Amino acid sequence: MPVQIEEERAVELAEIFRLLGDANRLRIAVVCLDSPLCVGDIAEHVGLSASLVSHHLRLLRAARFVRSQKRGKQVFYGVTDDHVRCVINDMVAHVGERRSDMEDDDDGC
Amino acid sequence: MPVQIEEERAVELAEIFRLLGDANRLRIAVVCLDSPLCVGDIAEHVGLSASLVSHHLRLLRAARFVRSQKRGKQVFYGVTDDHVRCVINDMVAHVGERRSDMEDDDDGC
DNA sequence: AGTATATTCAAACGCCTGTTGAAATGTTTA
DNA sequence: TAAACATTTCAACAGGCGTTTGAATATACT
Repeated sequence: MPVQIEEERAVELAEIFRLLGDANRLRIAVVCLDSPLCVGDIAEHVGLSASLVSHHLRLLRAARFVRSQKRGKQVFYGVTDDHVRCVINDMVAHVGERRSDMEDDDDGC
Repeated sequence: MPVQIEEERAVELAEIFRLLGDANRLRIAVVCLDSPLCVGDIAEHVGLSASLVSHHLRLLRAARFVRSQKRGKQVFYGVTDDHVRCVINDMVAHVGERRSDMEDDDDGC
């Protein structure tokens, strides 16, 4: 009997994966990985308008990928928990795995 | 200086995340997590047509999320590497983290 | 041949999502 | 108070995409 997840939870999970399915949003998340940055700096790093970055950050924050801290005029965004780090790192590792096993064996079912 | 990833790699990563951003496709991936299943069984478990499941499986296979093994009439699909497992597990853990830290501190920027 | 399983193909269907730019909010400084 | 800076919100545009379906095809068993 294979691992099952409820339809409801699948939808919830998928929504979060989809959130990282946009290149700009992913880059925004990545630049916040180690130390929090303010919106302006993030915008500069990823080459997008502050407005757009703010918009994406709201989505990321809603999914608790990032957390905001107000400091005077600026708002700093940083990655919340280590699971997010792991997810991104594991996915990087997955993509990095090339040409190590490109042929399918025919047994072992 | 924050962690940067090249635009190109960001696009590549985002595409893969987006792949798991569909509830049906995610459930298909999940049921293949521990032991390989044939298309018919997968279709039955997730409640979709074999045609649709096959279509999704092709996408998952293209991203090397799953690997196929032919066995007579049937084709078995199983999750390829452990990174995929980790990604999903970490994401589950992330979503599962509720009400443990809901308040934002104001220092540490 | 006939049955079962999986894949492909074309088409349809619906609906979203990222992006922009201007205006508004809030905060600091002069 | 007024001006300057940083961020957020809002409305609207643009452009396409992505899943799903069903029939047809292919491959392998009996």
